[in-house]
Amino acid sequence: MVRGIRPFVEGRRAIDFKGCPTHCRPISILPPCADVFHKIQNQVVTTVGRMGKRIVLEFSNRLSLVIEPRMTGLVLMSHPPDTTHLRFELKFSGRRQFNSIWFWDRRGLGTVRLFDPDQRENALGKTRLGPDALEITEAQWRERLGRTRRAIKTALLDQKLVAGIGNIYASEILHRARIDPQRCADSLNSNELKRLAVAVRSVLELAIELEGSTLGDGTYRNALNKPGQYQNEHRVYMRDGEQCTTCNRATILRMVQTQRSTFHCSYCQKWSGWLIE
DNA sequence: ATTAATGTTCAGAA
DNA sequence: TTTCTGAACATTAA
Repeated sequence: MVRGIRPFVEGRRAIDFKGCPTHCRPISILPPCADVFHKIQNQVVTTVGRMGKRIVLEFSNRLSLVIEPRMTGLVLMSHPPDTTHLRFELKFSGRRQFNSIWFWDRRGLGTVRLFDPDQRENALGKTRLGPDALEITEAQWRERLGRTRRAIKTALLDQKLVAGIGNIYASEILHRARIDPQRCADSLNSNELKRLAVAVRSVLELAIELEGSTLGDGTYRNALNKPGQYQNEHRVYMRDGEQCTTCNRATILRMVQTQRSTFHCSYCQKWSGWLIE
């Protein structure tokens, strides 16, 4: 998402911020849209970045607009699919190919917040989010996973433990690392931790390169409203009942852990105790 | 027609 | 303290 909007947004001056149309139930936008508009109008976007799964637009007056898309939020440079689920439009000055960011969110679980520079650190910063999934070291994995007895799959989804892994990639990562999703996080041996650290990087880097996963019902789209391609690389996610293409020995299973689906291969990810690598 | 599922997070309870 | 549950919401498939 960040890569998709950055070239069209950095260096541009905000001239309008409009909230929901009247028929659209307002999502969580803080402060209210009118205040956001007054605080960022005529400010230039200095950087487009992210913290974990959140998109951060920083303005020349040091305010940060933080978008948290959650399940179905899309950050678009082109017009959204419909106006029913449009949550805000941010307009820029000048006449170029794209002149607005649209935030479109079908379920409306997403949030949008504007932070002062001093709030930023506490409110969304490192005290609340764990180390980024693309940066975290093997030593950090050992230290942080060693402090929880939850299932490893559940631990990977905890943004305070590590920031940036969601439900699809938790399953894909554990399959790649050949780790049973139900294993206690603090029971992973050194080889398993090593495999996990490598799998997190390789799965996420390829997924980012391929612009994410657009499943059958097709919720996720990139900034130009085009589908991603990582769904073609899925080895387990939404493939329950199919033969595992990695081992050709077992069927992909689906189970529920802390109210979320987990997919895994019972052969590739067989619980192997502390002895076997 | 219900029910359960869906790239998520958080408060409040166990 | 840590971990689990339900709710916020819209839409679709079983």
